[in-house]
Amino acid sequence: MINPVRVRFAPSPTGGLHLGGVRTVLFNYLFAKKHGGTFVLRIEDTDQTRFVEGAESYIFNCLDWTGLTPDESPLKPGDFPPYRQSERKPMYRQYADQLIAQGNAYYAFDTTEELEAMRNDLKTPENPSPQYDHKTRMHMRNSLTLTDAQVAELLEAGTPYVVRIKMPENETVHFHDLIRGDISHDTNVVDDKVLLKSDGMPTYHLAVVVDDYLMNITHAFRGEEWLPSAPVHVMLYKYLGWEAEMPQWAHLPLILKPDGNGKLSKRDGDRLGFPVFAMDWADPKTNETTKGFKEIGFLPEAFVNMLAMLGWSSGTEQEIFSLQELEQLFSIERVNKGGAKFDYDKAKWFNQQHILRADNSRLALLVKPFMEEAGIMIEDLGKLDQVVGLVKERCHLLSDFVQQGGFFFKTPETLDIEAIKGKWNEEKTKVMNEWAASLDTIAWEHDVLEQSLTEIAGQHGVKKGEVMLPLRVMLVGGKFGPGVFDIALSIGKEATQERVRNGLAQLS
RNA sequence: GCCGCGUUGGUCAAGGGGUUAAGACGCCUCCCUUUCACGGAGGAAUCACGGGUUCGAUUCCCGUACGUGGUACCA
Repeated sequence: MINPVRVRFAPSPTGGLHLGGVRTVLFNYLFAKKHGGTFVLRIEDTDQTRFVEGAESYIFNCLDWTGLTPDESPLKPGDFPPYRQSERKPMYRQYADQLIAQGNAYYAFDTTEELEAMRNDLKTPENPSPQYDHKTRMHMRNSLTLTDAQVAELLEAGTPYVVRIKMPENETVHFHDLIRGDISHDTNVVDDKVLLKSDGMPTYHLAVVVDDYLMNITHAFRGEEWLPSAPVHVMLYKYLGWEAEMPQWAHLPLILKPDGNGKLSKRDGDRLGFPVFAMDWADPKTNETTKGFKEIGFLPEAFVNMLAMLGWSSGTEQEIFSLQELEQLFSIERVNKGGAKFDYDKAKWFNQQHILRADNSRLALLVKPFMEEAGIMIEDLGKLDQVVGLVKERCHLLSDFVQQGGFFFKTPETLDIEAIKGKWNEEKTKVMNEWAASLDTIAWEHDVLEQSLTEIAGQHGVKKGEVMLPLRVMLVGGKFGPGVFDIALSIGKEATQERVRNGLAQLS
């Protein structure tokens, strides 16, 4: 292979890692694996005003959890270091200079106030957001309107400036998108984007092009929100003479809110009651923690599977995939063009499917902390293994095991007495008492326990079915759970007798 | 406003000139189960609209509508 595949995920470390971000990681990762390529993680931290403590290591943690580990990253540099744009700062200037020298970019000295004034003055109902473009640039303070001497003087005096790209007029920029096909833009409607900020840092536009080129990136996948600025990037490749090395683009569809419209945001999760971030994110500024998929009880393989199916499909009826299967089957061409609304119910279904398939002993290890957080201490992991096997089909989240399996370890704190109270009577009390007592003399086996209950009930003119539900409620607390006698067997004779006694006490 | 991108059941989606338009989630009914769930059998529910092209459009083309994104010295 002449050009080994190299893809990158380039997040800016400013907060929690969003669902959509993880999906972008996934598609990059899968594409790399599918083609025997390299997956690079590059940190886009050019905006120093948005620096957030801990955000970068948080991203690494999320990637670790999902198993979508980069081949090259700031933690594991490859042949193209550094992997943080802030550390690459010195590399960008020469390209900005080259563009200026070629007449494809220019210095702009306009202050924030002047820019605001321009936008305000030119604002009309028909044009609510005027751009810094071919129509306005000749009215601004820049090296296009100033004489060389003036520019030199300003530069000499240390006047703050930015470098802007000079978009050509009356051209159509075409490029091919792996998902959408041919895309074209009229250069007249794209503005003169800032390339180099006044602090000397590049903007995303310059940095992404320079870094992708320098890091030999062959395929660039990113969210659809980048489509409108793609012509800037294409022009940059052209001006810098790197057209032949330009990566192939793929703009991924957005993940939208389940209700209403718009792209899914953290706020929607709070509002609708589901996570949006991969893992818990503790904002160091507000001290607020936002729940993540991991902490709410998702298995990483389910999270990844669910994300893969949000915007991609194999074309077959299979929906449950392992990462390894996805690595084999993924193709960028089968990614949908349209945005997909996030469906939390379906997400939970994916998790349930993976819980069903997961190994009980692994599950037990993962469930243990949820139990302990709920005050149910687990000393016997082997028992938890068994319990997990018994109740896994009724759990959508790892946290569901607390409710579904907690009673195996701890006497229920409250019983759903209401469910049985109405039909309760003296005979049933006798049945339950006698059955509990019989436990001391009979064999501790499922069928024996059941037979004993049937017989004792019969002696009092009660049908077994009439006491099954009450027995269940006494043992587990409510109308749920596996077979009652399996539960009795698991919790043991003493606990069974005690819970029956306790239940009876609440009924009298 | 302008520009880009999109549009198959409530949601995720397969399909793509001639089909009874898959499947999944959710919902409903029934079976299994003296609980809940799993499992099984059914059910309701879809090609945004208008023009072309064509013998024939859900599929191709053009409009319209709607949605969505962008329009920052944020990414």
